[in-house]
Amino acid sequence: MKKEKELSRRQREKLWHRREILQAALDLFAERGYHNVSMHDIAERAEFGVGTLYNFFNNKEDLYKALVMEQAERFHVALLKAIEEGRDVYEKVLNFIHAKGQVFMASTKAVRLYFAETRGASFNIKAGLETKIREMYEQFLQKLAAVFASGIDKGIFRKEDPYYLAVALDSVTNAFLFCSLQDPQRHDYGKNIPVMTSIFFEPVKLREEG
Amino acid sequence: MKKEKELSRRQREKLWHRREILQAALDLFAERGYHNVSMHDIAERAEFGVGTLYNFFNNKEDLYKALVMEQAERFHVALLKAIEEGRDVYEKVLNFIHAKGQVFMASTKAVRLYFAETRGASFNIKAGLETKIREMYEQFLQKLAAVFASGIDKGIFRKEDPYYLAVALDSVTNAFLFCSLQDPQRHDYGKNIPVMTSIFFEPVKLREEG
Amino acid sequence: MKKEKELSRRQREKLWHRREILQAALDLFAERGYHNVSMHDIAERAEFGVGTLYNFFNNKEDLYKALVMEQAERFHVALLKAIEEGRDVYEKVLNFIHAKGQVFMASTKAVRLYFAETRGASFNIKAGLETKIREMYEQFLQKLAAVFASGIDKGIFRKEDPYYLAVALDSVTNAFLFCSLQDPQRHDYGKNIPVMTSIFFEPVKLREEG
Amino acid sequence: MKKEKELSRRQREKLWHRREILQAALDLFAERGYHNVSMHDIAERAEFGVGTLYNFFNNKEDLYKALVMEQAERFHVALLKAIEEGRDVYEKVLNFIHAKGQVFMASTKAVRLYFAETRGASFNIKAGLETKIREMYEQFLQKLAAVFASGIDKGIFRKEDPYYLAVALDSVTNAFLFCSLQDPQRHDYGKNIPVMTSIFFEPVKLREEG
DNA sequence: GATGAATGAGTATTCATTCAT
DNA sequence: CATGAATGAATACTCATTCAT
Repeated sequence: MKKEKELSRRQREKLWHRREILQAALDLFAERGYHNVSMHDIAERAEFGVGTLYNFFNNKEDLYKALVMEQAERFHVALLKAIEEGRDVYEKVLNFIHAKGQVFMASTKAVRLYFAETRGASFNIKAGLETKIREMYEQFLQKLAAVFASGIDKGIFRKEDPYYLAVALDSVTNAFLFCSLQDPQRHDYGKNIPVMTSIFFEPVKLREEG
Repeated sequence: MKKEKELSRRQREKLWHRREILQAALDLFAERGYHNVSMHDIAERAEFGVGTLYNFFNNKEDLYKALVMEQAERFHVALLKAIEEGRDVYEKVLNFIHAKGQVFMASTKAVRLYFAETRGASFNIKAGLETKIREMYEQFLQKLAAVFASGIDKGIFRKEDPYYLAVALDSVTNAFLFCSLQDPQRHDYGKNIPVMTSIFFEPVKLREEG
Repeated sequence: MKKEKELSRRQREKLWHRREILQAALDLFAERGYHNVSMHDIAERAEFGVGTLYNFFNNKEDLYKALVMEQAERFHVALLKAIEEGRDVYEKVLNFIHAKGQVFMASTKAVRLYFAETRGASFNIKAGLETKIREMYEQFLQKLAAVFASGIDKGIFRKEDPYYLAVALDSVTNAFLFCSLQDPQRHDYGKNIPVMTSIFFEPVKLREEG
Repeated sequence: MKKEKELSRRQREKLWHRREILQAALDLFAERGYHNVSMHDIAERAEFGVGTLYNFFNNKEDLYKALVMEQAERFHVALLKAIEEGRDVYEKVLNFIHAKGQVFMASTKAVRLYFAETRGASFNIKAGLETKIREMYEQFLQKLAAVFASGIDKGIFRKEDPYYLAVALDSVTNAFLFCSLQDPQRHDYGKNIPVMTSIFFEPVKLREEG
């Protein structure tokens, strides 16, 4: 009998097909948006028959949800890891800023979906999606807030509600990433990292701890 | 005899009807999003026949564009006014923060569209829209950046690129407004104003000029 | 009291307006065909409001029928006159051929409608129209057949059923006119008149009587 | 193993379905005309769902064009064959007259479309159609003209421009067919064949060669 | 008579989903 | 599992006609 982690060829193939479908869907949704992509479009891009899609996902919405959740989790994991790996508060925040830049810039297609979902405009489509992502996002904010809380004690950050400092930092990174995505020539996320640190860290302490 | 600016009853009625249609459309688009609202839905909500909508707008997209542009201009004007009316740099920024809160909280439906358009997820729908709004937004950022530039000279703000300070402030206000819209019980935009001032103003100078 | 033929200014104006509407309709129907012209199009071209059209005609179909009947009668009268005015059989037929060329070439727009109706493709639109025009056409064919009948006795035409000779002559003139209308540069109705006479008249007798 | 020309069952079925749709469309268009037939009508008559029609044709116009072209080609081929198969000029023309009668009388529905297109009243619908059919028709006229040209040399036909003799013969056959279609009881195409031969052949030579 | 805003039935077309093979 | 032809509900848009002014 096989061990749990070992998959039969069939199972491996199936998983692989699933990935191909999701990749095709990601490309198309990012390019045109949920409502301007048909199941036929996805099937064609993925080089499968339409019916095959329904062997993997119950319907278009499910496919979309699976796609978004997958990407959201990827981001979530990467960002949490960045925060956790820093040895001190300063490093954690810088890690976060860097990681967000790297991960997002590396997968701009997914980012379009991410923005669409967290800020955005796809409304009733998702019901369940929204809550799950919101929960993940909330969890992430709490972790980041904890970092800020710890940093405030050490005088590294302003004495403000750490939760809202987290919200603020996240929104500023988003904004700068958005600029980069819109016009990479003009806006460079990397060059803006000093702006962000300057805004959030207490100037004096910045030098001290660094 | 009528003055030139006075409109005939027919014209006044037509204008009023146009407004009713746009209002109905705003309600529905904000609730469900562009693709989940049909022209019949709008007509019904506005208490007109479907055909009537087409006497005012060439097609669904045009109706949507008109709606979004109208709201965007309303916001644009209000925010620019807030910046311009402040007597000093400090007041201008505070005015902006307050005005944004007031205007946005007062018309949450429009805000959903606004976010959907500026950050968002409605893709090919708009072509021309996107550029117009982006131009308006850019113009607004330039004005806000000018305020920051002037404030930096006076030592009120950190010495960073004023354009990105403007981007950052705008994104932070957005984020806090977003929190308020999502869960007004838990998040209060007004209470966060100190956080924002604390983040953007140089702490010492803050007291001095004030 | 006015004499019957004298019309009040109102009546004269109304008649004139009716003519303008029909002229606009003729232009448009000839250009685009019945189904590709809207009442609004006609109203605009005629420089009237849509409602006004309905003061003159009960509906679009009626307007169309009135237009077609008017033109058909014009043709009918002109062709009958041509036949009747010739002093002998030979002249009658030549008159017909000439008159048909002149009248048709002078009002190509009407001809398009005429063809559309007699040969054509507008089907259920007309119900009553078809029969009326067919009757007129039949009456005309009888007259022309009578001319042929008389000509056969005199040995001017082949000894064939005069009715079908009439049908044949009419169809040949139509065909040549059609050629002219399609490509006036290449096909000249006038130059084809000898072909027609040559086909229908007995060659020997042609010279004798002429 | 299948030969190359053999189609899979799926393909054969699809082709068959296509034929059923075109047949239904032919019936309806011939009865009511292009604009008075809806895609739903066709789908219902063909016993398919509406969507199915769009798996075969891009839109209503394409369906119509396909239909008309198919019929036009059928006629074209049949008439050309008739001309070519005759052993001498006399037989060729007679073959043409007979074939036209047989083919057209056997498919009166298609004839209505054919007339509508070549003479007729469907205006902007077709763009490309018109030119293609016109080209085919022109090609046919050239062939028929060649026959006349050859016959003129032999003294079988009047010394007139053979192209216009061809036009004339075609229009006369059309006219007689039209009569038959309108009122088969009264008008019999077959009985009129002598009239046509009498008109077009030189009387003396007719007997000689025959 | 003249007007043109309002109407809503009607139409072409799309697309998520199913199911027989 | 994979397929793709078939489906039909849904939707944007048109246009002949009406009627209050």
